[in-house]
Amino acid sequence: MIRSDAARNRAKVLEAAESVLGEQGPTARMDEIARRAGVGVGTVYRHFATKEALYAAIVSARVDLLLDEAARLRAAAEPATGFFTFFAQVVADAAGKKTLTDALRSAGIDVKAEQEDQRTRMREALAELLRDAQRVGAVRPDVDMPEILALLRGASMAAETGDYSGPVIDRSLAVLFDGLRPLAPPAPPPTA
Amino acid sequence: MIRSDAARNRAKVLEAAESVLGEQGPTARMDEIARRAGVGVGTVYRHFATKEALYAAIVSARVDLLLDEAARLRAAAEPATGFFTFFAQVVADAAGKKTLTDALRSAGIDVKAEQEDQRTRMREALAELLRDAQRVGAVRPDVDMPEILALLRGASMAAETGDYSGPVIDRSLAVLFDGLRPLAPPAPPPTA
DNA sequence: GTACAATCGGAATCAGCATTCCGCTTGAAG
DNA sequence: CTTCAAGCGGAATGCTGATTCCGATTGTAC
Repeated sequence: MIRSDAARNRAKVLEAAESVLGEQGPTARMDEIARRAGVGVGTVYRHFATKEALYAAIVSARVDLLLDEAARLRAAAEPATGFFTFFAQVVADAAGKKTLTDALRSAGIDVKAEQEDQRTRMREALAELLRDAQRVGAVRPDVDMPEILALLRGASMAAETGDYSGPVIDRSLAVLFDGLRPLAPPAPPPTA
Repeated sequence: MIRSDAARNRAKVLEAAESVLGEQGPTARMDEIARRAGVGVGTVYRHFATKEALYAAIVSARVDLLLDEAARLRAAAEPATGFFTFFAQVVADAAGKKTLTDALRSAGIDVKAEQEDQRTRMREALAELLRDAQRVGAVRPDVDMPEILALLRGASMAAETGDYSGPVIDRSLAVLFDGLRPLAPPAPPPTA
């Protein structure tokens, strides 16, 4: 039986960690997280063996949400917009937080298995959305995943700094998206 | 009189610091820099009061080079390409190193006066190149400095991670630049 | 209500690093 | 060739912050 207070504390720790890590990034102190959760450091460590584990738990949850979103967008069957919407969503998720970019790091040395798995799924989800968008001519056919990942990473990192306002991020993405669109208006879909 | 060995050591420290900080970023250890320079830590500290000072010296030198480059490009009077060339140059300079991005941070809290000054000049140089490019219709008129800075920052940060090969960076920049160009072919310059 | 194991809290421990200190060395001036 | 201050190396110090430990609490089962 899981003690009720233990469950409650775990939740409090997660919540506190999400906000503290989001604000201060990986340099946030464990003491601060514990204080914010109204709990002793020892308790934090009972639930998460290490700072890195705590960090991973939070990032993992956020990535899962994004993956859900990707699946939803794909199911919505709007290939022309799904890719762009998802791209913007990832950037928006990163904005002001200081927590996500590492999850997108394509070449990590000491990544845990779970993180590696998420990374792969993220890449796949993005690749599918990209393929769909290219099929209907919403994205120029001569771009490929490597540059998409690099662009997404850069956009996320910049957003993550918290130095740019929402409108500036929007305008930046607009420029980027224009660069991704074909020069000529999209050819009518094959079935039209 | 400046002792010859002191001058020599200073140079060795700078050189070692440039490569070590470039490889490992701000987390590099002073011991490592000293070792790489073939010198004791004490010597490093004799020449640079603090790690931050050493870091600043290096960044400052690199930014100066970039500013020279900007001036040169402007003097070359090729407004249609200067802006893009400079943008790419900044990104190339950041590529693989882990040292420059902070210099572009637009909102620093505890920046030294000199750094603040360089930041300003960097912004101005970029603004001039942008203005020129827009005047001749090489860059769409509806983009402004804030988004340019955000895009440059993102591109530099991504390049800085060292996760992307040169070709990938080139293709990413190509996409970005396409987004910055006007949709219609540039109008002939007023004097044509 | 009582007993007991799971939890707690948070002080003490440990480790990593920047920075300081000081006795030794060495370039340069006379 | 001496002299001696500037410069040197690197051990010792101090601080910051993660992680561990253990006596005190507190759910839960009976």
